[in-house]
This record gives sequence, C-alpha cells and structure tokens, in this order.
Amino acid sequence: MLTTTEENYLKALFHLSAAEVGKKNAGINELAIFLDLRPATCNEMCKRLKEKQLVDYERYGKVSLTEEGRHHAIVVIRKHRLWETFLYEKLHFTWDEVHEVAEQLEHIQSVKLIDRLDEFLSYPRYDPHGDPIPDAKGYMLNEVRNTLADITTGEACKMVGVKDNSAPFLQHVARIGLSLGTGIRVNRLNAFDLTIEIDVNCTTHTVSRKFAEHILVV
Amino acid sequence: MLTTTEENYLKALFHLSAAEVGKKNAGINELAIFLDLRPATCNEMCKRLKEKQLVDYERYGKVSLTEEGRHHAIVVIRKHRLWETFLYEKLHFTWDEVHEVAEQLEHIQSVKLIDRLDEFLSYPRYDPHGDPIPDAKGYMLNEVRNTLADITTGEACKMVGVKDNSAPFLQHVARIGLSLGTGIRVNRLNAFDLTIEIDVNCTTHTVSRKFAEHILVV
DNA sequence: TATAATTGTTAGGGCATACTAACAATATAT
DNA sequence: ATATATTGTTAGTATGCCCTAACAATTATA
Repeated sequence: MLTTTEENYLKALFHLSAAEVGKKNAGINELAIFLDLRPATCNEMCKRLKEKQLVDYERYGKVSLTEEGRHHAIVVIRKHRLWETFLYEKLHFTWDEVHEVAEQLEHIQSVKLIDRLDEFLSYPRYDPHGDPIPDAKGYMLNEVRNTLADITTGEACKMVGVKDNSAPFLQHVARIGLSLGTGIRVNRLNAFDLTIEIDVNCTTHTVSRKFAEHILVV
Repeated sequence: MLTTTEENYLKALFHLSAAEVGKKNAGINELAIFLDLRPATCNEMCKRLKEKQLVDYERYGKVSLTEEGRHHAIVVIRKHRLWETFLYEKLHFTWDEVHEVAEQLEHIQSVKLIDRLDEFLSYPRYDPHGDPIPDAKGYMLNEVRNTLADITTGEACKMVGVKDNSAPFLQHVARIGLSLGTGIRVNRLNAFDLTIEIDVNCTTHTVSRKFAEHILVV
C-alpha cells in the first residue's frame, strides 16, 4: 500500500515523463520544482521508491517509472479525473474548483469505490478539462483534445464535441449554427475581454473564452 | 487545520463521551483501546490537543472535549455520515461496506464539497445505519432511540438503525434478513440466557441480548 | 579545457505519530 | 488499610517526510 506522498511522487513523474514527446524520465531538481520540495527530499524519496521497485534510478542519473510505478500513477490519475468529473457534473463545481479537491480525493483507497463511481458517471472518457480518463484496466485514450480556445487566429477547425451538456449551453451552441462536424474559422482574438470572433457557415459570431473552452475541435 | 489523526481522536472522544447517558469524558486507557493505540501515544496526543484547546485534560484526570473540540468532532461525523449515505444510495454499497471507506472520506477538507454533497443527497437526516446527520450548523437530531432489547414480548416493531458499524455485526444482521424498515415481532424472552426469539418475514430467529441492544427500532 | 553554473548528494536535524519498558498514581478488593 | 490490579506517565526509540548547509558531480560556456 502506497502512502499519499508516494502516490504524489509517482503522479509527478508520470506527468513530467509525458511533458514532451520522447521524454520518459525526470531529474531530481525538475521533480523538486514540480512538487515544490527541496532536491534533498526528492533524492531521499526516489531512493525509497527504487527500493520498492516503483522507479528506476541510479546515482546522478534520471528517474523513470517502472511498469509497476507507471501502473500506480495511472490508477491515481484515473481516480483524480473521475473525481473531477463527479465534482463538475454532479456537484456543479466550476472547472477551476475541481482540481484542488480532487487532489485529496484521488488518494482514497478503495477499488470498489472508484469502479462504482466510474459506473455512476456512465464511464466518462474525458474529465471536465478534456483530459482522458484511464479505464479500470489502465487503458487511456492518449489524444489530448483541443478546444476552440486553443486555435490560433486565422486557423480553421472542425467541431467534434462539447465538454458541457447543459441545456443552456447546447442551446447557445445551436443558435450559433454549430453542430458536430461544423467548420469554424477563428478571425480574431480580442485581448481586451478574451472574446473570440469566429465564422460559422459564412456568418460571423463573437463568443466568450469560456464558451470556446467547451467546444472540442480538430 | 487539523490532521487526520487529530480528527480521529476528537471523533473517538465524541463517541466515548456519548456512550452512556451522563458520560461526558473518557480515560486515556479507554481511548487507547477504542483507537487501538498504546496509552502512551494517547497521553501524548491528549497533551497536544489540550495545547490546541480542543480538549480539557489534567494529569491523571479524564479527557473531555471543549466546545471547539466538540464542534470539530461534529463536523467530522457530519462528513462521515453524508459520505456513508452517498455510498449507500448513489453507489449502491451494502451498508456493512460503507463505514470503512467513509473513514477515509470524512477527512477530505472542503466545506463546499460537503455542503454540495448534502444538497446532492437532498439533505438526509439519517445515514444508512439510522444515525442522525448533523446539519451544516452542527445541529443534530438526538431523539431517544429504542433497541430491540427494549421491546416487550408479543410486541412488534420496525428496525430503523444499528448501533454498531462493524462488518461482522452488519453481516449477521443481514443474514437474519434484517435491513432498514424490516418488521420484527418479539416472540419470547428466554430468561435463562437472555436470548430473544424474534420473527422476521415469517422466519423465526433467536438472537442474543447483546445483538438486540444494537438493533434500533420504533 | 578551465571555469562557472547547474544539478545532485550527504550529513545532520526537526516534527508528527507511533512504539516499548519502567515506573507512578489511583482504584479495587480482601 | 494494605495488597493488588488498573490506569496513567515518562523516557527513550523508530519511521516517514520534510528541511538546511555543505559539498560533489555533471553540464554548459567562455
């Protein structure tokens, strides 16, 4: 059984190892900055994680997750994202509030709890931030989905989904003429109020950043 | 901010202080047995809780909660019981499974979380074991509850709760066919060994007095 | 390549929470 | 009321996880 602290180290290593394509390990300093701890502390913990065969690590070398360590990390990430989804969809937390509470909830130990929660939420594949949720076997879709807010000025994209299923939002989506497969061109980003000017079927609309963050595109 | 450990001490003191009518404190040994720790450990922690003004405690004396300590304990109990209700009603845990997971969930720190959970569950007043759930202000119904052992021969009653949350007890309860709302008829009291013969759904069972004292009825 | 900057390590310490062993105070029973 | 049992205390120790300070290795730069 892993401690909360150990789980946080594994999760950090997982995220750092996926930070760039091809990256698969992290330095002690990097880890220390990410976790807001001193290098000495991370050094010590990495030695212990090595003892437990959760990471590969040699003196003055980089730290990388073993298969077992990676598995543990994915379980924690699964829990984190399922809890975020729960907080967002069932308890109506805003998307910027969910993270902090999920940081605590992700360490609750109960396989049954998390599998039942998954079922209760109808096996969501993405969390409220659009990040993929690993399934009970640890399998995770690894595309990161872009939202309209990620598109740069002048670029065009196609709507492939939404991140909010509330009636007011979907009504607004329809009113603008958007539906699955609709092409969207980003005309301008207004730095002042962060609104975005888009063209949909030859008609120009101005939408808020919040709205854009809930439109999934490719 | 209290640690998980401190919260557990306060909760234990709350329960021990309410174990009998008129009781309002607990001894170090008693606490140690309840928490499955050594007296030396509890002694030390009680000194620290006193520093923090969460308990009243003098050398060789009894330990009792201060107003502030009591308030913290009630908040933890509120969280515990709301989570139990969530697990039982929404995630379909059986009532002997909820306690263990709720022991972890009760330490999550977020006022918003627990108030939203309360709302999500439609402000339940009793948890799946029939124990009252304190409201957001700490107010909790404390009606005098009868146990099966208080019912006279020939009378019928309805089970509304239990006084023991251990898995072995709850499994025994289930084995007999008892659950919340089940009707029970008391057939005979055996003066010799104090066992009680009861009818549950047309089936006769003999239960010990100790067992009966842990079944809440109306 | 020598020096500087960065990164990593070790030693030593602190705090929270647990333990055991030895002892002291209080309560109970004869 | 004394002996015994129970309960509570203290001292010393361990472990997990964090720290600082000093130093060592590695990497980058002049």
